[in-house]
Formats: sequence, C-alpha cells, structure tokens
Amino acid sequence: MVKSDDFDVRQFLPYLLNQAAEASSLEFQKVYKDKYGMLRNEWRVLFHLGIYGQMTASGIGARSQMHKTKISRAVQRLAERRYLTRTRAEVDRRVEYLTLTSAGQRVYQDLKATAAEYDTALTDGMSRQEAALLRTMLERLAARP
Amino acid sequence: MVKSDDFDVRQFLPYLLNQAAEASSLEFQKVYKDKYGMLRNEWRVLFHLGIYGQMTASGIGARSQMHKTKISRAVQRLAERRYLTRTRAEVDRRVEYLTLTSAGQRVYQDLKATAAEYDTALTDGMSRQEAALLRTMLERLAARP
DNA sequence: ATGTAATAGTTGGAATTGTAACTAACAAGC
DNA sequence: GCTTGTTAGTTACAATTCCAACTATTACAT
Repeated sequence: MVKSDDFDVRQFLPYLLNQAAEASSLEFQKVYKDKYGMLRNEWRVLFHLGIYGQMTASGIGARSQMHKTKISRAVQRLAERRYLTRTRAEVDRRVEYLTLTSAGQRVYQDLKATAAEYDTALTDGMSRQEAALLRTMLERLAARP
Repeated sequence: MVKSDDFDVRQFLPYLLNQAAEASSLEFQKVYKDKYGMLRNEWRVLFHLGIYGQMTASGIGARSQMHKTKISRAVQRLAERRYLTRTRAEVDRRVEYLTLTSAGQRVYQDLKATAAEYDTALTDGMSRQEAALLRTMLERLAARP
C-alpha cells in the first residue's frame, strides 16, 4: 500500500486554489471587463501603477510575477485607451516610465472601491483571524519559487 | 473619505488566490505536461474519471465547473492517447460514457501519487489545523455561485 | 403525430496566451 | 575602439481558450 492510496485529489491544494481563484475572480472580472473593456492583465498593471505611481514594465514584472510579454501587451492597450502614458528614460533609453493619466487614476479608484466591497463580501463568513490567516497562507504559497 | 482609502489591492482575495494558484500549479504542471504531454484540462478530466469511474462529459462538468467545450476537447485528446474510451449510451444516444483504459489508470495513479507528495511539500510550513482550515475556506470560496 | 423546447456534445472563428526569437541600448573586458 | 554579454521591451507564430452557433437526440405539450 502506497501513501497516495488515501489521498483525495479533490483536496489537492493547487486544484482547490484554482477553483477558488476562478470562482472568486468571475464576479469582479465583470466589472473591469464590462465597464472598462479591460482584461485581467490590464487590471493588474493598472493597480500596480495606482499603488506605486510611476513604474517601469520590468518593475511591474518584479512585483507581480507577470511575464514581460503580458505586461507589454497590457501596457499597449492601456496606452491606447489613454489610461497611462509612457516616457523614455533619459539616462537609459531602453527604459520606459509608465504613469497613469487622470482617466487612469479615476478607473483605478473606482475599481479599487469595488474590489474593497467585493472583498468584504467574500470574507463575509470568516472571522477576522481566519481571513488574516488565509491571506498570509496565500501570500506564502504565492511567494514559493 | 471613502472606505476604499485604506484598502490595499495587493491583499484583494481574488488577486492573492490567483497568485497562489498560479505559483502552486506551475511545478505540478511540469509533471503532467512534460511526462505525459497533457494539458491542465486533460489532467482534470482524467482525475475525475479516476475518482468516480465511468462518467459522462456533463457529469464531469457538473462536478468540476469546467465548461463543456473544454471537456469535449480534453476528452478528444485523452481518447487519442488511448487514456480513455467512449461508449454511446443505448438508452439515450446523445450521451457518451467515458472510462479510463488501463493505461489511463496507470497515469492517474502516478499523477495522484505525485500530487500527494507535492501537496505534502506545499503544506509543509503549516500546522494540521491551518492546512485543514485553508482547504475548507477554499472549498467555500469555490462553491460560491 | 407534430411542433417546440431542452439536453449532450461538437465545431468554427475570433481573441488571448505562450514561447522563442528579435531589436535596441547599455556594460564590461580586453 | 571592438567584441561579448546583459537588460528592457517588442513581435511573430503556434497553441489555447472563449463564445456562439451548430447537429443530433430526447422530452413534452397540444
């Protein structure tokens, strides 16, 4: 008898994580998608700029774990929609600084407020400690190399 | 001052869930991908058949929340690789019963064993209670409509 | 029995993502 | 100055996924 005999794949953490992630993303996705025509990667880039202010694409990559091609395409679309502007760095002209326009800021504020509400709804059945513990464990799992 | 002013989007549950899901899926994905040339949807279909035995495509859909086109295509590829067989139901000829072949069973057993090990590694830093609580909360989040 | 609706599963084409190769700019060693 | 290597970001093309329409079969109501 091997040890996997009593293992239930339905309890496999990556599976549960994916299911929870998909289910919980669905409702919020409607907001940035239907209201602003954005994709998930664009929302991610947007909120990084909202939080940190001016950043480079690779800076976003370092913080978000997003692949650079995803970032590149998200930035393009956000620039087309005039939610951000790009400026070449004088000192190193490979680098581009990204900044939210005021339209971008407004979208960010709106989505952030919606996210806050939705987050409250999601953690509704949990105690404060449970919610905090959940976030900590998720952060640890996400940080895993 | 609105309530989202002190909300940190980096702590937004859907975001954390997605990050944790992506990170934790990556390593295991290598196994079913590199070793068996399978995609995530195929692994999902496979393990549902491994757990429940003979099933229909829509039965898998009901349990897994996968969209029917994903299931249809996953089933096709698994059938091509001879990991499962399809049989028309006599009573209702729209329906097809899916069953793992013995090759499919072997793959399932192997992946399940690997998953068991990997799951142990993932929960390494957690206490039993923490791990159990995590799974419970993820199940609740996944079940949310 | 016949028209209408529902269900199981498939398919086509557009949209998105993945992967690898690419350009452009800088850096370092010789 | 030149080669070689590295980094920032883009692009091309293949692989996947999404969405909507489709076929085939059964169910149900008149």
